Amino acid sequence: MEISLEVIVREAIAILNREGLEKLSMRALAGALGVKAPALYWHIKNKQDLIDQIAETMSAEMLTSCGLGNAQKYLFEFAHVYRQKLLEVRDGVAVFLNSYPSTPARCETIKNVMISLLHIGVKEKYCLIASGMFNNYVLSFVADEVIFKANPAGMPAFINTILGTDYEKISFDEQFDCGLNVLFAGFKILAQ
Amino acid sequence: MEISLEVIVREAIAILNREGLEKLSMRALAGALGVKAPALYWHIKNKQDLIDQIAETMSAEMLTSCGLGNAQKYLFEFAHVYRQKLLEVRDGVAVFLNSYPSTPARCETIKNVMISLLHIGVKEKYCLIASGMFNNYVLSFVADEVIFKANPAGMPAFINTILGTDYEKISFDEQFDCGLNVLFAGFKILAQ
DNA sequence: ACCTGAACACCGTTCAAGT
DNA sequence: ACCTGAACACCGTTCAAGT
Repeated sequence: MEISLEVIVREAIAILNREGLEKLSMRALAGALGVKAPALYWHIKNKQDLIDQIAETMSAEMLTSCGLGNAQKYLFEFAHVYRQKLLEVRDGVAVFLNSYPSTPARCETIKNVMISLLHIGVKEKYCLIASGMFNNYVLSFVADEVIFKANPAGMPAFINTILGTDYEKISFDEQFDCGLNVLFAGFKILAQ
Repeated sequence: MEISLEVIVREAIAILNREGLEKLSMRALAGALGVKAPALYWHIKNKQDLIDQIAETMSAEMLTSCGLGNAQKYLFEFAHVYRQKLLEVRDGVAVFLNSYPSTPARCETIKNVMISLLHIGVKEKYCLIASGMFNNYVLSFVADEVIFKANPAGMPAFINTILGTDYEKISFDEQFDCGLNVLFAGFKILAQ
């Protein structure tokens, strides 16, 4: 049947988009490829490896679509590309949360973030915590965004008792940029 | 055998601490309680409900150990209690990430955060995004902290190529406060 | 080199039946 | 009211055996 790592990962992402992470089983993936489950283990180590490879493929696609400007602008743009990719692949956030960065493209994205943070003045000793905050902000934001969009009426009721009647809603795009600006403003205290 | 919701949740947390989330199955939980798996379904709706109840119990324990000071101090203290509780219960972060806030004590904690944020000057329209950032910061920080502590040598190798040889490590306690200060500094731009 | 059959050791959940 | 037996429809992974 001619299977390869690339074909496996591509089909895995297709299943993700069609049915979500909980339907992505080794048997289902093999079935979609016209093969039996044990065949996959010739090409990948195990399911964790599959998840890692999905995150790697997504990371590689983020890398190519990011230009180089000044550091602050780069971080801003990368955050947008990151979010876009996480929204594009169903359960993309869960994939990233369940995969520790070890593959090349994924590491490259983190490296770019760290270098950019140093460029905007973040001291070396605060570099790790800042890049963690940046990465986790994007992941968490999209996680919440996806949950809300799947069930807009599902927000805990008490929230409406806190927010006044004149509460003005802001779009997800605005909220996302808003949070980024909070982070960048906060990072200034890491510059000395 | 006299089972109840409280006993079930307490034993579930005990299993979490002994063996971790992936070993917490309905069969294992029932077995530890001297009962068969289907018996659990008389007391809880399903496994999701169990996870929600664990998060609720943990949230209730956070509530009692938090005093009332000024808003900024409260947020700082609550962040510490939150982190401590997440570190105390094995896989506590995963429990929270896999449970949407709907139970009373859990909602109460979020409500307290939102009200405190309003008190320190965050405008109502930015209240949701700010409380999301606060909550996600604590969860993500502890998630990374736990991973690192479980495997201190497992950091991606490229990181050492970025950080100079004079890189000074800072403790997790310091890193945590550092990130909190970044957030509070950043939140100032949400005050007008 | 690459794939299958068969098996192992599990899951969450339902539901008729017991007490 | 509360629990069990038995079953359904799944999992990830291994490994001897096939081609």
